[in-house]
Amino acid sequence: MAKGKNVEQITDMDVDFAQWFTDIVTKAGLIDYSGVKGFFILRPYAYALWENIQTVLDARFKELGHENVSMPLLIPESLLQKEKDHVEGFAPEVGWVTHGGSEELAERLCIRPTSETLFCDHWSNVVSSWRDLPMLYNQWCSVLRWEKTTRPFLRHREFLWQEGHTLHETAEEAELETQQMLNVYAELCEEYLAMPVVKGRKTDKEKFAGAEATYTVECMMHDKKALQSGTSHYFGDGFARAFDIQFSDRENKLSYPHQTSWGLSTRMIGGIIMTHGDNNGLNLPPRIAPVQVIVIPIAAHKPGVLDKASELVSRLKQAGVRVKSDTSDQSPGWKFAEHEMKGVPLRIEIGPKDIENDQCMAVLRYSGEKISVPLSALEEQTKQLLEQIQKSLFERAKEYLTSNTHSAETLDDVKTILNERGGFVKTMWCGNLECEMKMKDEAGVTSRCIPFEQERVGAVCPICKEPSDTMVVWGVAY
RNA sequence: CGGGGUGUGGCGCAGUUGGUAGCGUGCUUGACUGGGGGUCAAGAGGCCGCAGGUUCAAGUCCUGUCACUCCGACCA
Repeated sequence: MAKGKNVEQITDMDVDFAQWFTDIVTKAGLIDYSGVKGFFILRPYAYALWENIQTVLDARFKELGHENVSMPLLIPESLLQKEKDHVEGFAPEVGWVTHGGSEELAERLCIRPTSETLFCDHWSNVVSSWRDLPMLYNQWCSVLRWEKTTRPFLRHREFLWQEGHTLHETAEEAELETQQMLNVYAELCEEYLAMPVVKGRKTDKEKFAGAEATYTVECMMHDKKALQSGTSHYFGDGFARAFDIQFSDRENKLSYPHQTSWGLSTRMIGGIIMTHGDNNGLNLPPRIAPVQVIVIPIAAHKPGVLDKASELVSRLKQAGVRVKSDTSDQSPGWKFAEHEMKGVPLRIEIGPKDIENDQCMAVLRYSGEKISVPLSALEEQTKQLLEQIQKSLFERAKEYLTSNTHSAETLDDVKTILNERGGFVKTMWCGNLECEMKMKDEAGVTSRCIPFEQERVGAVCPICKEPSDTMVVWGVAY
């Protein structure tokens, strides 16, 4: 269905990044298109990536006391209407169920774009005492948002995610939860996906519909655009009031609880691709790669080669490495290219010459470097190389983020930087919406966040020239 | 939503003034090969996105529609 040039025909990734991305997701066997716009098939390799992300996050969520639940897919329209900002934010992109069988429904049902309202409705029924709090819930599900423009991973109409929803006695506790979960996302990004983040708070203009504060981790893609990679919202007691969730507190007074929600989606897979991928295809960080090591037998028909290859596989498996061998009858060169496209971090070649010398050849996906490894040190060196690759990918991405983040004191500087180099720009900001809008109109960037790590990059807001103590990071967002 | 481009074997494409579909690759079988996308041989595979219309005749012309893609606008 999808037409486009082959990935191997693209010689300069920077020239046509968007096309490179859409080609690579099919070429690497991640995505197939369905018959409906914006609905994508995650093929086994993509789903395996998602499962690895799930495994990491789910374990962290549970360590921190959260429980998984499953909420309904459909929301009655009346329920969605209860929180005004929330419904206004989502109304343009909700899908509706209007019929059951041939019967038209008395009240149409919204297919969840997010589940705040469902959690609130439920909590209003089950929460009555401070002893019931906190409620620490999470669900893994898909949601529907009727987007106009769609792209694999980056903007699906239906996408997989997790949404955490929590309810607390006090504002302080809820604020802490919001921060804590943001840190969990930052950890996932940096330690597993090798994607350095800028942590911060969203401006009022950019925050979630109905939230009092939205926090974000922002990553820089290889085209220097920003990808919001996980968000954590503090709601105050706004939803609780709208949904009439009340509890008897420790002083036996009726109180409204404070609420949070936080989410991360399959969009992250797009982030991994756009952070580490190159002209040869995907390039996966070892800690998240479905296959960490691909063993390729050379001259497989010669005696002993296949046996030796499967011996290496079982030794590595034993050592806890996610390893596969490619014993198909393709030529070695074909296999090299194929597994590079799939982003397997480490390739191990084993052929007759290696067997003679009691060694194998290890090839690093991200650098192309070839290292001969004595078979006696196979497990140890493999693990060491995987760790090294993980670290190098992060450092390389970090260097990219740093060297493409600039500071500016005037609007002209901002424009010049964006025209000549692109990337993120840090400026001071007065806090007014008008200046934020003007930055968008004049320079084409939106505020990504107000970073937790503040610096002084001038004394005044570059738009209105008012003195300012707040630094904002600007960029072009996905 | 606006502008450009595209839908033809699994994938990438060609198809002239309308005349009943072809190439590359992949697939199947066999042999030789094998350290960077191998060679040869023989096969299988398509109501040309979908729905209408014009015509003796439509992949080709017309209308509509669906989907993909790029740019922009919008957007959690």
